[in-house]
Amino acid sequence: MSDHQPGPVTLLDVATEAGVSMATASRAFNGSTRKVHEDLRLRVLAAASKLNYTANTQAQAMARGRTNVVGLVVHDIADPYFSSIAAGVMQAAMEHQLLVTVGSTMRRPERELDYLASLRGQRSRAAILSGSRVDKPELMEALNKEIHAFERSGGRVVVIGQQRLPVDTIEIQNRGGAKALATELIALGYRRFAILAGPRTLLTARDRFQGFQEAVSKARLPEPVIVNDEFTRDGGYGAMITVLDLKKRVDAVFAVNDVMAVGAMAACRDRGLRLPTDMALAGFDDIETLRDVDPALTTVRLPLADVGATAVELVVTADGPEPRRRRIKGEVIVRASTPRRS
Amino acid sequence: MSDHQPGPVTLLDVATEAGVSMATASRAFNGSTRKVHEDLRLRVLAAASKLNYTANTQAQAMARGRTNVVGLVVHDIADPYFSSIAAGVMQAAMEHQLLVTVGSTMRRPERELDYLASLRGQRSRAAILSGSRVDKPELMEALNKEIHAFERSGGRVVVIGQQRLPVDTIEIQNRGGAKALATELIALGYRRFAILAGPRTLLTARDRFQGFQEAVSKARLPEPVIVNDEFTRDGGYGAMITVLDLKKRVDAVFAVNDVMAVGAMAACRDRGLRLPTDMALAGFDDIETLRDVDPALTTVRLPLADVGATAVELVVTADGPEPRRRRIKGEVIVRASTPRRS
DNA sequence: TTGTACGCGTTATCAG
DNA sequence: CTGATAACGCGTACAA
Repeated sequence: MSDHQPGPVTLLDVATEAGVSMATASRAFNGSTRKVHEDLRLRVLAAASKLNYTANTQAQAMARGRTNVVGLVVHDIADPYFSSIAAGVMQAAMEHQLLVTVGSTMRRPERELDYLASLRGQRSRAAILSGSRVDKPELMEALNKEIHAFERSGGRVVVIGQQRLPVDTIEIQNRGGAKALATELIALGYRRFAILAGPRTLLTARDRFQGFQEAVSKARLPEPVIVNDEFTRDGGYGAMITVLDLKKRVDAVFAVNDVMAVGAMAACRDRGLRLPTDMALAGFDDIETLRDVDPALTTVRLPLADVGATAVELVVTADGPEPRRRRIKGEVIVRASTPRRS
Repeated sequence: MSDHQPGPVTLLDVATEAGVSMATASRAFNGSTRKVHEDLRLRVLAAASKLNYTANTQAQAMARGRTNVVGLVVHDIADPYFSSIAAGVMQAAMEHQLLVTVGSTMRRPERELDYLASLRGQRSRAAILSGSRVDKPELMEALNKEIHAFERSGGRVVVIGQQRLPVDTIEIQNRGGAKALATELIALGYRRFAILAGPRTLLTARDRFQGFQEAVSKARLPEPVIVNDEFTRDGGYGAMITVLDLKKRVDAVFAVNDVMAVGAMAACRDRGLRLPTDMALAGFDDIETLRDVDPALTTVRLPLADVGATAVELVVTADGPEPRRRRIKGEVIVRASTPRRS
């Protein structure tokens, strides 16, 4: 290895080593095939491999005017819902030679704006916003403006969640899934429900809550007990405690996601309730890591890795400016946590 | 808003709008304070905000010769072990104005090399390798070479796992933790163990396995039953089934991580065993999402978010070429899955 | 087919 | 303190 020079190996080094011009060296890598003589091409490739050359992505990006970076923005990467989506995104990105940068907003929706600006600074090819929208007009307006700026700088935006913005959207059928789940629980014989709803403003939580309630109303059953809390394990725990403290009669509890459901399970156990005998419980998402809790959780399965992959697919197939839409359905999975009621 | 021009807003646009030179505009943003008159500075800032300007990171990187991107390479972002570390990395990165790009190797160690090359292409400020090392000399050699190239291009490498390479390392005390866990289990009255070991070549798995076994040997107890399998939930399930099929007497099972332990729990249930009555079970990591399984899992707690944060700290405090070392201790947490044996 | 030279958006150097 | 202008590494019209 002749690594006399300090610093990174550049295209010029490779060209010199191969005895050709930079242009030829450049073409050898990404030229529209057989535009460069095979022997020269091989010489360049050999030189590159000898020097262990890797093109400077930044410089390529500048010269080309675009990158292969896609930014993924999540609320919390440690939450299995988002890490599952992220896994799908990364898998698909790999197949398309794209790089993924991940930003975690720590559940502060306003930080999404900062990330988007940062992605714009990187001239990212696309931004995938996987966190649920929040129902705050001023935030939506700011986001809309930033999305506009992002697109103007040449990037594409994909939103996972609700169709509230004029961009490519992957619509997760939260409302429909929750409705189907409620219908199923009713068929199993449950009548008196409690809903551990997430934060009031989080659309995903709200859609699930409303879908569930809709089915309950339609069946002319008693109004469910509703408790709002964080969209996390601790939120589920707290909400469940609140429900129990109300001392109302409840047959079954619907937590608007699995993570909350697991928190609710812990709360029940801490209060001496046996599951599913004393209380039935259902969640939403079918998080893989949580499939082994006991009793196994009835839930609505979402193909989260596919959601991520679909987002990337939208990115790479983007052409016109018209927003496209993909629908993701949930599938009700009945397990031991909601046995048929005798 | 006067957005007549198509395409991204550049520094020149801002400078023109503010009626100053590019140099001044540039300095207004990152000049070493009060080098530029306050009124001019304000004019520039106002113009920037009016045009919604965001500096092109790629161009900055080229001009400066370095970036604020740190690359994080994980085996599988959907695995809570890695997503917890990732969360720590992102949190700390945010505080230091760093961007994080994440690559998932899908548990194929050789893909680490590709990612490292890709990060070198990006001229990343640093690469954090969070996957455990694998005991394969040819891979280690290739990795060593790539790390060398990466450092030569100006980047810093931090490895989370074992001190096997001449780079900054966060050493997780797998061996010591497992040993302490075994000691604790022995004190609780367990005598006949099975170890659900991970893949033979994965150092993290091996260290935990060996640490546990060491304590058992030292106590002159019967040789544990050992089954190697994948480092995943399904691996734990399969290994547990194998153990049960051996029909040997076993009091307690040590799965080398929590995810495997949960798989083992499922296997026990499927075979009609009650936990912890018929079988005691312990894991490693203390994954947050799994803290609510029933019976609660005895394990070794690792401060995974801190691990990620420490990695970033090593990145930002890097100066000399001497590799530094940080030690992370595990803390044995005894829970219901391993009750005192009567 | 190959080489020359310019441009991408910023920072940094050097005059004014 | 401010303004030209030369890098930075690469892609690509354009010329040879």
